[in-house]
Amino acid sequence: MKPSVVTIESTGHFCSDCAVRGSAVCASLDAAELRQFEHLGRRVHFASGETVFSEEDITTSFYNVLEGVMRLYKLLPDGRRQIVGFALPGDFLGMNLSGRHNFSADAIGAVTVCQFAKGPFGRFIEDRPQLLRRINELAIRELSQARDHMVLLGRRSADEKVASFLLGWRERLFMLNAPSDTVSLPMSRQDIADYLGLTIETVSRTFTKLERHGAIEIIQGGVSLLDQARVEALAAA
Amino acid sequence: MKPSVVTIESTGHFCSDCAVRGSAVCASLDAAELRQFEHLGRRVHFASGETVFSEEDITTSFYNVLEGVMRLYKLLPDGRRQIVGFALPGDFLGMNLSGRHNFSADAIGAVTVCQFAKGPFGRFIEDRPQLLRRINELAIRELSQARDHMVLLGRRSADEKVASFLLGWRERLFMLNAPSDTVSLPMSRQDIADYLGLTIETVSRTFTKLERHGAIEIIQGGVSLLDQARVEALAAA
DNA sequence: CGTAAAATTGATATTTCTCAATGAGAGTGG
DNA sequence: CCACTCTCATTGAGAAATATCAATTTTACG
Repeated sequence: MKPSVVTIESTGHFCSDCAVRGSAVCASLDAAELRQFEHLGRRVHFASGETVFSEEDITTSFYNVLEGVMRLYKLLPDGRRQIVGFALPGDFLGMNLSGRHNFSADAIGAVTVCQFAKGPFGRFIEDRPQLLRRINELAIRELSQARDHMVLLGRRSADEKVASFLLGWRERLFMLNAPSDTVSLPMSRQDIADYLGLTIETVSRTFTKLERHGAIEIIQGGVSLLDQARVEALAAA
Repeated sequence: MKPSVVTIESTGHFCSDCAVRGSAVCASLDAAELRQFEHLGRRVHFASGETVFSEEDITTSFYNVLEGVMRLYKLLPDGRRQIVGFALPGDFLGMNLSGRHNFSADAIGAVTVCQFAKGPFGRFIEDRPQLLRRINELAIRELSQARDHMVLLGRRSADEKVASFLLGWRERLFMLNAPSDTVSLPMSRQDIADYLGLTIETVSRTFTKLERHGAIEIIQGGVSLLDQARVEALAAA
């Protein structure tokens, strides 16, 4: 939400030792291509709460998340907000047909992205179908996730929403880092509410309920899954 | 839902005079390519209510909708259903990463599709990046629609859902056919409810309410938009 | 340490769902 | 052609889930 005052780092970074090398768009490039690709992107840091881009802004860049978590959201004219997803390292943002972003993106905590100017990136893709194929894969994966989320939003109860969210988020963190029974939740309760189509009060009460039932323990900056089977049962698939 | 007993038509059809030639995946192909492409697809008809493919089925084909309307949906284990979209002529179905369909698709009324076996189609794409680019465009467009729908499901009231649905559906029909103030609704109230994350009763009541307020008239197989401004106001963006 | 923001908790309101009954239209067989 | 039946849609009454409003409590931060 804040105006974006960014720090650009221009030295000492190479794609070859990038943390997301294996999972991001660039996974499709060979060593030679990677060296060319290196010149296209620049690392940019965003502080907690900064807006990386806003809905309806003209798209000038694409972004590859390197570190941190972002909330991706849309606002209704009266201010109601729906978070359409959280972006984690390896996620690729900015693809659209209209030339304008179709959602906004803020940093949740410190974020580093690899930013590509639209023009050069588009030209680079031009004769590299395997990169296009990779982008397509990412889009198809997101589409599948989006459909899953529609089911959650349209057809699940508050308890199920919260339980599925915790399991899904744990799964995403698991894909990135080490396995852990403590699930770190860098986003606020309001963010969770806006992601699940609930109010902050309902989310808070549901967390408390899960804790009272011994399914989770609410800890600093996250939760601990005490009884995973129970949470899975609540998530109802 | 019914078992699929289909009719395959093998003669007398050419891509060049296909109704969706300009809007579908094949829009990206030139005349020469189109002649080769022609051999890959076969027209298949489905009767009302037939299932074209089911979630979790291994993907053996891709589908290009030529005529009719399909409902695309996901089911929870206990039978709750979320319709994740309606497919219309020009829509391309079957892309996924897992090798399995991630939703089910039924015909609503008679449907004709152009069906492509996965293998040959994949090979055809291989060295035709512009076709891949076209598929990517369609995926990105769907992703954008999916996000819009998340906002509707998570943050809009029943009235807003129904009003936006009517406007959105009218818009989609408008893109295909002639403009019209009467919006044809081939899907059932239950389908609409499962698309909007409501119950059939709430949808029915909301239609009645809109009619009482003079915004629409409920007619055979659809509605007539009497007061578009009012419906737009209700849709709240 | 003091202040502001975030989270929790409680009481009540509202929306939407559920359950139940009725009504309307389409197709079928007598 | 009409009665019958089946499905789909509508309507009503009451229940349940979640939102709203308000008050604390807790945490984060300068």
